[in-house]
Amino acid sequence: MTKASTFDRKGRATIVDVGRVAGVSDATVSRALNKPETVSAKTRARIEAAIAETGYVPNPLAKAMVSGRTYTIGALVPTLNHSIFSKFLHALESDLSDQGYNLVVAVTDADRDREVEKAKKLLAMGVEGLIVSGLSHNADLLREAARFAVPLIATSYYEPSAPLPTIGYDNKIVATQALAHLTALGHRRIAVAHGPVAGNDRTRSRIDALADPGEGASLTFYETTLDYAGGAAVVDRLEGPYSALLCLSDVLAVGALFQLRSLGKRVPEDISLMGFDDLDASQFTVPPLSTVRLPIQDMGRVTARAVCDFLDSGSPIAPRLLEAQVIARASTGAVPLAPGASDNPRGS
Amino acid sequence: MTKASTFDRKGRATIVDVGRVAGVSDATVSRALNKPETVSAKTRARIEAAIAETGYVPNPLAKAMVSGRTYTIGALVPTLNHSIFSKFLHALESDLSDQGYNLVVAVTDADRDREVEKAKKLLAMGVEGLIVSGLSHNADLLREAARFAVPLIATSYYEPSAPLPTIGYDNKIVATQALAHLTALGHRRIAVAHGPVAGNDRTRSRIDALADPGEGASLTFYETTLDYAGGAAVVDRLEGPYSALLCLSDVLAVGALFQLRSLGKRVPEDISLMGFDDLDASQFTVPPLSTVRLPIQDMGRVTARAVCDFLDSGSPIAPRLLEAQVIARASTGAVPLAPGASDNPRGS
DNA sequence: CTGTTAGCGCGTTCAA
DNA sequence: TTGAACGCGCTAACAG
Repeated sequence: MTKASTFDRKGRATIVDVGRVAGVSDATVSRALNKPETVSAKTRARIEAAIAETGYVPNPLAKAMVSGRTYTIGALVPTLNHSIFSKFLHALESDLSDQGYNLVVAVTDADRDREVEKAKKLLAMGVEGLIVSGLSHNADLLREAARFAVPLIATSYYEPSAPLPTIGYDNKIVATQALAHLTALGHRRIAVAHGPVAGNDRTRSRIDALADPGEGASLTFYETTLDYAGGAAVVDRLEGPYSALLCLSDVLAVGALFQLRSLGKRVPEDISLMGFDDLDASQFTVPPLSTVRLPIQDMGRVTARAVCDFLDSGSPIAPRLLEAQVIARASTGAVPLAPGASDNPRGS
Repeated sequence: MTKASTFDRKGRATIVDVGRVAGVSDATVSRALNKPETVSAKTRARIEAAIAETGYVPNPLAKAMVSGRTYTIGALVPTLNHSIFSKFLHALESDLSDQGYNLVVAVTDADRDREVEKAKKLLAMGVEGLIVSGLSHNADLLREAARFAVPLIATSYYEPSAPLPTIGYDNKIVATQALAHLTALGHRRIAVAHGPVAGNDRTRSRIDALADPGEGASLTFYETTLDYAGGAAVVDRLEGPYSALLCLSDVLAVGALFQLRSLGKRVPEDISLMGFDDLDASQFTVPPLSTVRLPIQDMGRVTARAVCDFLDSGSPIAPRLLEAQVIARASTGAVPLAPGASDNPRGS
């Protein structure tokens, strides 16, 4: 008895130890733990006592090893510093958790290589599913996921013809919706502010959709950094008589709003301002910001359900289009009637 | 021998399969994978070919099982919808990842029971460390972490006498710093807006520190919801001639700012406004918001290092005080000289 | 109702 | 340089 116990490296008791002090086999202990009704009350009591005495706690790794399951899903996001992604993860985690799954998150900093690298790490730790943001074109990612035979889902994007299931909104349609809101108000000369295009296919899609605006509208694009300062900077760079500024992200719009105000420009009297995302703050700015509400919560929910359904019952993961919605608030208004400023045949 | 291949349930090849097609033992394959230099170039080539042919990919679970390690850290946060937490996680993940660890996140919705519940799930999946926000008083949490023998660290809080290591700022000191900024400007009648106290020991501490303000100052506390709307609501409830409004969170301050503006009150001429957190947006509001910058990034970094050092080399995890910093911007100013409004013997 | 026997896939002795 | 054997902690199958 000097040291007959089977302790693991951390000095913790194993199921065998419990069995020994309870005077039963390890298999019985296992049963008492997993199917209590198949064990007599008496021995069950002895086992429980033994568990308490030894301080036994099941080894998760061993369980996972035999079941072959980790109940863990991995998510790759460009950043956690933008609420759009953290909100998504919040919703994702909640639903995943409800279904008994855990969420591992990895930040890619919008770097394709880092994305693959981190994906590998997640795969190597045993995630059963991988969720990425946008339609990554890095073939390695697809291949790695395939090697490990785990489902790979792209979010914030809807593209049924993609090589992997996409769950999200159609960035082209969404951009078009926003533009339609502005043209309906009579705007023709519009400035568009957007974040870096490199490595961001959502932004790319939105811009592409705007390339041929129709309606006699003319758009000018301004790329900037994706933060408040970036939005403010665009305002300083603005050239020409724009009647509206469309920001492909509320963060930019809020930044722009502050800068416009500092310059003494009135919104929407002097220029209409529209955003994208519908941040919490957007309804509280002065004036409240017109924007496009992206279905972020739904996206988290739907994505979680899709992976879990696949993992639990093998249901294939289908692409899913979620709808965005234009929220018209006070930051956009009819284009001012400047004589000779446009060829638009309205009013007096 | 009809079916001599050792395929796991998912039909994937194992190290044995590779060995068989390469004509070597599984042990050799293992070595070729982990210590290539101990295997002859020739057999190594054969093994690589076999790996390619079989599409073998190492089973993470089995590895973890024998090594007893998962390289996974769990973090429990109240929400991901507040940038203070997502920024923390961002920093945490980056550093953890650099050291070869993965991060599992669980959202508690500021509910103690759910916190314990989720902690158990994380422990059951094999995390090697647990990070929580604030000084949770739920004894179960401490006990569970102890049962599984994983380190438990509290963040956003510094309290060296706590039963678990704390890494963060001293909420009492921080609150005092903010108050000092206001009193130095001559403010005496100050309104304090804060989020729900229930289940939030950080807020509790800040309020406690303000209980006895000294300097002849008198504070009135307003509890509200922790969002922009909550900040705006406080403004409507304000009673009495306050010369300053101190919000224990920038979100509240920004909400309050918008509402003050709507009501035609000037900041800081009519009332000084101060926040807490230093959000990205805070420097872009009009006027820019005076606030207290919390060392969130550092906290993520330091916390990551602490867990990793402990796990990698057994260095004990010591409590760590991080310093916050008052950022004086334009939203706070000297108290207006209203005759008879105060006993403060300044200027003429 | 309970014990025995067999793995799960991999790393690590210890011989050869 | 390589192979055989064993162990990690647990669950499942089959006896008894």
